[in-house]
Amino acid sequence: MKTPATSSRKNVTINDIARQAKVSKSTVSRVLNDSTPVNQDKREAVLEAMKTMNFEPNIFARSLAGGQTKTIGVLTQNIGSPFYDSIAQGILARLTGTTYSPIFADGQWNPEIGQSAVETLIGRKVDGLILVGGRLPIEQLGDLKERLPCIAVGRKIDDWGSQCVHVDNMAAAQQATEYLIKLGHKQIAHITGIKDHPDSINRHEGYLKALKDAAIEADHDLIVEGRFDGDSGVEAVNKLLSRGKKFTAVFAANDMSAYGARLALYRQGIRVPEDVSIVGFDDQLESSFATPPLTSIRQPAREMGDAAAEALVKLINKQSYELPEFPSELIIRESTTALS
Amino acid sequence: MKTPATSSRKNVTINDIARQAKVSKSTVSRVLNDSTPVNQDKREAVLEAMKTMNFEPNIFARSLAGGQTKTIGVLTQNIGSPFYDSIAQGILARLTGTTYSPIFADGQWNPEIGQSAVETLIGRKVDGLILVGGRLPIEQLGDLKERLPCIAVGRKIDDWGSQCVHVDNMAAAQQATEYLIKLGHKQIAHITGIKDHPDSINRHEGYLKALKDAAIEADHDLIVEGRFDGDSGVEAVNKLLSRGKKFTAVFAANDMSAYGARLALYRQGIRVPEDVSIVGFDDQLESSFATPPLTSIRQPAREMGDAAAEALVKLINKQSYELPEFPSELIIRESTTALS
DNA sequence: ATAAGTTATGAAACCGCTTTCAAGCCATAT
DNA sequence: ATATGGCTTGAAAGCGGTTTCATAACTTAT
Repeated sequence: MKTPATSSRKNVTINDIARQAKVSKSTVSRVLNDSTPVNQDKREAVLEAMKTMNFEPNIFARSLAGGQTKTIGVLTQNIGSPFYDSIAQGILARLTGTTYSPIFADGQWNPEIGQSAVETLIGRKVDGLILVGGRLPIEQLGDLKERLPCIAVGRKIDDWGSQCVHVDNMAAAQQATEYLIKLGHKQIAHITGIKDHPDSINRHEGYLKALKDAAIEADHDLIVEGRFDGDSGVEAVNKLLSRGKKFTAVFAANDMSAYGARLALYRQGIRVPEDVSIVGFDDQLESSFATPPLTSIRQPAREMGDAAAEALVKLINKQSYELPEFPSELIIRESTTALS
Repeated sequence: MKTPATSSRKNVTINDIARQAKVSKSTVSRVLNDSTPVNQDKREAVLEAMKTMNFEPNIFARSLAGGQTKTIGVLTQNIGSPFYDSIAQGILARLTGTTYSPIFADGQWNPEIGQSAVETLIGRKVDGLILVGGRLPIEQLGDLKERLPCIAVGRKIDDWGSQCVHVDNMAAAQQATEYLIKLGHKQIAHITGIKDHPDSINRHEGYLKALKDAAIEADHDLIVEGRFDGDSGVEAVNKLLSRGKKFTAVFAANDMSAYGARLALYRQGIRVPEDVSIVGFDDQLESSFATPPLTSIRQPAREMGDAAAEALVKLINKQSYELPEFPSELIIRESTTALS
């Protein structure tokens, strides 16, 4: 066997191109960055040389000299949640094939770690930053968005304006609850998410709003604090049951806790949806195959990640971008039924 | 409170340290990399200066000059599968807090794209590469592992020896099937994964092996091709049912297709586990909250990712590493029962 | 025709760090 | 005492680009 065609042993540099095109490396750099006008003929010669020699600018040299790094930092939190995972997937998918590469760091749901993760990312001179969810306090965000192009996904940051991609959690939760009410339910329990999580708070509010609009008095005995995970769903239903208050429906702050709730009901021989209806939030993949398939609020996570990445790239290149609306959608399946 | 001042406006360079410590920058570099012996007193002066001035070497300059980039390339495939996602999470988690940052690229299950993703990663001068699953043909892998430190996770590559982290899919599938046999099942259906996927093939083999060892003749009517997703699980059971062959248990190649299978049975009013037992593979988070909780083979995905990252870092630094055994484990829940 | 203003382009400095090279020091061997 | 060799260490040469600055080549205005 000969040396495989992937000769690429010795990298072609800007000097090689300059020599080949009979111009100075400055000129090559100029056509490379389109920073200064260059005569048409020289430009073409350079382009030609770059093509035939298969030139790839060295990112590190570029960055050292002050140019872009073509790297995008992605700060995730609590990776592991299907919703955030999907967002990350969307980002990754959008970026593959472009000249940008994503570099990930995880804040582990901890502001301190998150802060240091941001510094790491900035230390790596990322051209832009995508914040996925998380709860870095506003103060810590500081002038972040002035320091470099930023987009937040799955989280609303007050004065970031159009640099956020998120759905209206409150409205979505309200819609879910209204649907249950429309089905005739009046005793609707709610399993919240992590107490101080903004999504959790907003969903809770949406739930309350729907009840209020329907003139149903909220019953605190029907509201249980959860943690967005399966176990907390189980615990919540058990707690609900032990309180002895009757309920005919449950609105869980996310699908995982809805699964847990469903399991707890199953163990008690309480049928879904005949005895109790359940609505989740997230519409993760597994929900359409649950027993019975779960009614849930769908958030277009992947698309949101995709859009965020696209917007960030435009932002970096100072092009105008437009973040489409990301409406949530109530996906009605078989875990809910009209109260007979 | 720590230093809140994110002053970092003007970066401290090696020259600053040199001046402060009254040595040449060469010396600073040497203590930085521990590449050449340096007198104790000078070394301390340098260290001291680095500490007080809060020096952070510039990765790009370093890399340009030929040093390490402290960047690890992660090539994923078909991001979106919970198993591979967990591996990626493990990698990310292991790396946060270290000086290494992971940079992701996705092969999208396509050898061509995968190849170009590898090139992108190498173009970014990653210090090492982690291959997550995937099916880049062996030939395309070529001398990859000679070009730079590599570790493969969730995939066995024949002559990569100890540079692979994976579980024995065949043995695991065999164990799952044997369990069903032990419960008295003889008509055990199998829903395979994607036809040419190695995991799929190995699991299928394990299933056949178990039957053979128990002197049960494999019935081709009980084997249906799936695609690792929920829908294919539904389709598979429907196909099985339409064939009219009786079966008392199903072994699905992964949890998602097990969910689909369970749903299809539910729709037909066939009870699980009373009428049919189900075993999945992966033990994803949702499985313990399925109705009923799903018996499954657990693969320690996260731990595998974690271990892979750790091993790679050691490999990069030419330290010896040891990849622990990653045994799969049969998690018995309530979707399986003895044949009465 | 001459002064003044534009361009296009190359030379050279610089980004921050690694590494080669040669020199300076000392201790040991002859 | 002189030659030999082992350490440390500083100077300087890159690594591959970007960017400032000055110059040369043209225009356009006066």
